[in-house]
Amino acid sequence: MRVRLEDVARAASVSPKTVSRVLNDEANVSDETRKRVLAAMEAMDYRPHPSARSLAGNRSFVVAMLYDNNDNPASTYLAEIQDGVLEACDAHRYSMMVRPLRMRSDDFIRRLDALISDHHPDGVVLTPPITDYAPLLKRLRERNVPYASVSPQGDDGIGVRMDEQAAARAMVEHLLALGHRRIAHLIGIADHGASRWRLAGYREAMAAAGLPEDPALVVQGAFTFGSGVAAARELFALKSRPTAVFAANDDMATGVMWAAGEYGLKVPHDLSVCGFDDTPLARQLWPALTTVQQPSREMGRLAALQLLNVLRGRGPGQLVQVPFSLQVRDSTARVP
Amino acid sequence: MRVRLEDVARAASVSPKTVSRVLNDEANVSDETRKRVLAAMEAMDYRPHPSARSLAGNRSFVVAMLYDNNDNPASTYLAEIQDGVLEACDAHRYSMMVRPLRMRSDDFIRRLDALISDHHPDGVVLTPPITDYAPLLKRLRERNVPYASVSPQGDDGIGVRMDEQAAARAMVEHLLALGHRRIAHLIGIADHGASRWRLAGYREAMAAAGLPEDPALVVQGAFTFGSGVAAARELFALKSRPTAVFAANDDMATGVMWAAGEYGLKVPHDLSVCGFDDTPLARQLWPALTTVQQPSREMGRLAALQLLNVLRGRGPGQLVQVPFSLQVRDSTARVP
DNA sequence: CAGCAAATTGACAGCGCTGTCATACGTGCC
DNA sequence: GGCACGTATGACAGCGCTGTCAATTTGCTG
Repeated sequence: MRVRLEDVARAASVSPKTVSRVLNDEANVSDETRKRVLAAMEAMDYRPHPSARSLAGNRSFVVAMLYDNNDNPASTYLAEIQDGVLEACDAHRYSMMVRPLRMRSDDFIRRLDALISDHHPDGVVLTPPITDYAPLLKRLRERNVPYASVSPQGDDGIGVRMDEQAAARAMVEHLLALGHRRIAHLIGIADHGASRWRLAGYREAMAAAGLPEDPALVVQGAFTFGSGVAAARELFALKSRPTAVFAANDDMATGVMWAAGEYGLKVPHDLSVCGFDDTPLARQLWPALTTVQQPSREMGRLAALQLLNVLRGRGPGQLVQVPFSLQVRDSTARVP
Repeated sequence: MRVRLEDVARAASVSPKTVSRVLNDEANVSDETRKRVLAAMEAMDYRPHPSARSLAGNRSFVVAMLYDNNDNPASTYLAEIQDGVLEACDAHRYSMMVRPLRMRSDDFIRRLDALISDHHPDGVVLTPPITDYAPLLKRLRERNVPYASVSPQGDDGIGVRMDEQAAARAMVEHLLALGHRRIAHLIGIADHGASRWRLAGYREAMAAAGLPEDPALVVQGAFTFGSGVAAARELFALKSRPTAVFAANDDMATGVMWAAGEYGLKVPHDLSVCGFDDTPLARQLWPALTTVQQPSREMGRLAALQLLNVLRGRGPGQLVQVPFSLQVRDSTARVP
């Protein structure tokens, strides 16, 4: 039969309430007692019943990860974040629930409400692009559900962030150092923070190098392979082609490389290409893609950790920053 | 404040137990009463408290989806299955929990036990390749946890399956119809059902066409882009190159197309390439990839549905089959 | 060593639901 | 009419834990 808290209590010769206190890491338990209780738990392989804890304690020990499965960049990105969130939840014996939500749909809030009413998550983790969806944030605050974000645009919440603008700037500086001057940029989906920051970094680096922006070299994309191909075709049709293309993510960069092949341009000899994200694909490409590594898994983990700190009453939680790292590989070279 | 079952009971002038019966779709409730209760629930926007239901009813209303995040084919494949499972669970007000598990690790069973003891899932959905991991299945049966599988190799369980062998055969027959005779095959990870079935379909089609198998044309891969590139290089180095390559999945097929570019081979003019899975990438490639569409999302949904049928006492559940469909696109053409 | 605050522990009710069993009410049969 | 039986409903306890508050012990002060 299942071992219950009561059984542990008997074994440790304490009251059930004391075992509960130990289980929940509460104060005012003597070291001696705590040790004894922990030993008994260990010995009996005690597993608290999550439903009973939820019911009595009025908390669910559930963290929901919200994402937009409609227009999302790379799904491997989300999968990695999910993995990280899961790891953090596991470490603190919370369980994770994933909830796809469509930002564009008009019943977004209704679905959010249903999620809250049906599952009572103790908190939620938000992933781009819904990290910045105002009605969502508003409703979460109204319903008093704590949240942490991965790569939010605002500065007020808690969660995790990477300095994408600095990373983009570093990427472009790398191209500049290779002698490139006509450097194109493919923008991602317009209102995503990722697109803004990466564009800003590109501009910053170009301006710092004293290069005026050539509007023809800055092309709108949509984070997809296809949009990368399309944008590249536009660029290659230009009278004066760029010698390097910095795409706002790896999928588009891959598209650029394809289009280059189509045009008989050898990468990196005739054209340098670089991306952002360091998806698994980037390493597998030939030539391997120069890109920015974004530690998605770790970011998911850290965001969840901040949330858990709040949920477990360990202070307010912060907006932590993770470092980026340039992965210089074979797709960028000195200007011909 | 929260609306409780008791409140609904009062509103409908029945006992709490009767409301419970209606909630759980039990028999022996008169139509008249049932209608009245449902109306009250609706009017009050009643949401049963999952923890209370779990605790009292000794079931969790949780379905866990198990997957191997170690050597998995395309992660978008898993994400799609997850989406389908989630949809089915939602439809029946179950919640879904995802659990990565490493088949190769020696604490696999311990982790499985922990999952069961900690979260008490009512049932689990298994995804390839752990669908066929005997110790897992054994333990699940021992602990009396129902499960349904996506693409299991065995015939005894419940879940969903596609006739991958027939699909592979159809794919190769398509190449044969285009006049190809030297058709290569890239095999996926050895013990995966997917690899076996696709290879078997290839052999079946070749044999039916009276073509003896040329061992040099059947190359081991690992479902990855990189392994596709490597295998293709081997093939292209052959004195007598294949005119078509059937890769066991799209990632490897993409690798083949890259390698083709490297060797100056135009696809499909000089080489036909086809894959399996119809990943999003396949459509975006240029030329777009001929492949087999596997309705992963739907398969996830159906597998979960079979499991839910069992959990909800709706009979035994079956191994249902979904149809495949050949997506003939631009990467295959008549033999030169 | 009394006297008091702080630290530690426990008794008990109750979270919101369902299982079990009892009860009430027809219905059909001899 | 009396009885057995099936259907519909309800009373009640209890699932395994935690919140509240009271009781007890400890440590310190003058």
